[in-house]
Amino acid sequence: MPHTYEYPRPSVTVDACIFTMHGDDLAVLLIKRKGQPFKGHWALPGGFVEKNEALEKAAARELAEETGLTGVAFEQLAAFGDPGRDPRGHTVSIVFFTFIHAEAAIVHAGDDAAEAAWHPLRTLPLDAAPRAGAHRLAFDHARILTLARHRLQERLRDPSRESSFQLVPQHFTLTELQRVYEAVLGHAIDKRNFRARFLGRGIVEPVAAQRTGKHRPAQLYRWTVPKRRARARAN
Amino acid sequence: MPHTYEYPRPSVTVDACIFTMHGDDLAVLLIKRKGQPFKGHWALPGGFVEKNEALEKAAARELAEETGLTGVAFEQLAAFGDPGRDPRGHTVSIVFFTFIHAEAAIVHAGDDAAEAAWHPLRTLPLDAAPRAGAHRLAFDHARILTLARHRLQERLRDPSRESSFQLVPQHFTLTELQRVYEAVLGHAIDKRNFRARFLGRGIVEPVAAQRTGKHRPAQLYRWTVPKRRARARAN
DNA sequence: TCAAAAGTGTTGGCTGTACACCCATGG
DNA sequence: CCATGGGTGTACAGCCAACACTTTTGA
Repeated sequence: MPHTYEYPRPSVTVDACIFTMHGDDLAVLLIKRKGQPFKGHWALPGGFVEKNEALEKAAARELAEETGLTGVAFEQLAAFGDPGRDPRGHTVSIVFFTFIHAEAAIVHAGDDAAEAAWHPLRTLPLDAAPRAGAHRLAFDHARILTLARHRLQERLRDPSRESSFQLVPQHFTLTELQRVYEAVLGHAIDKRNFRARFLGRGIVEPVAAQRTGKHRPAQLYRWTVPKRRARARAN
Repeated sequence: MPHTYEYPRPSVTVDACIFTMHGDDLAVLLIKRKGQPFKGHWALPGGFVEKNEALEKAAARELAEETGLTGVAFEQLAAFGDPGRDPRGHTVSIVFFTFIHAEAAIVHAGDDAAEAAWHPLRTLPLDAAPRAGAHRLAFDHARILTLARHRLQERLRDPSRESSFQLVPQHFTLTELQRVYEAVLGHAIDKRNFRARFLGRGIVEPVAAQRTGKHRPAQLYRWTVPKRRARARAN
């Protein structure tokens, strides 16, 4: 069933950049492409926007189809539309990103993907000029991923900004939260400073439960109810 | 010359949200629409992306065609793609924004516009529910404009971030710069604090010239050469 | 001489960062 | 008893915000 327009139109696609923790590493969800172009290369989950489909819904649909992940709240990263970024022709992609905690991060390959898997960022060829012969990421997804990581870092650095990220499960220990911050920001954080920040400003509050494990049990916390911090600004 | 595709495609458009100073007000560049839909309504300059045209180039082209403004460096705001935002059918718009100083802000209506003019934001109906009968902005441009203003505010609030905005001409007085900040942020700023910030951190430096006027002459400044401030972060 | 804009310092509070030791548990 | 991770306080530096008066010029 062909569709005809008076003027040429770029294709419109969406891609999803989903981060999670993978051990102590920041990882991203990629699929192995089943078809051309870039067959066999790893790529961000994504695909074509359907008729009268909202962009974020399209991203959620493609993510579910290709990886089985559902119920994800996105933020928009940016649109990428350089001619030449897709060998099939002019394609504009709107990229969404988010972070989900590991418990929610169970995936499986869908119909359009040969494989779906989490990749620690430090194992991916994200340089501007990846070494020849290496299986680089499909399309311009290395560049997109680099930008997404920067945006994620900015969002965690700014405590006044609300985010829809699921950094941790509903109940969590402060060490777990700190691991997320360290993985995203890429450097160690002082434990006392970290805890003082979140406790002192009432961002998290303890719940009546502890996490037991091999060692000393850890207090569990949750986000403070409004989870919304106003920031006064007069000058 | 019709163009046929196997699957339906949304239209792809770009819009440009250009801010400047208008007296002591923050103003935005709008065009009065010549054709349907929203004929006679004010809208952001913009239009359809052409074959194999980069998004930012398309925005610059449409801006030049409709208002005569050229040489503008954009930042990307976001993509808007809700079905129903354009009565002609599913349309995805990628919006770019920037700020230019008043000297660069000379405009004239181009072919596709009945009129092009700067509108102080406080004169525009930007509420979610504009009063009935009022000539509201075309499409979802009121919402876009609101988001663009917030982003512009965020950018000025964060001194560690580099921007491509032309807030002031090459040489400027600190009062002129302060007027821009006050207009964008929407509140008065203390003069001593403002000057201490820019001078104390070496963001601006005096040049050997003064601006004369009706009153006491003012020292002229320019941005410090690299205009780039690193921000150390260890913890 | 007056109106209007330019210019100038100090203080307190908050936030970020550096830094070292004891505690509870399971093995 | 020891290895492992949980948990705690203080001190300095930088930035933001509050605050009032003098200077220079043209009219």
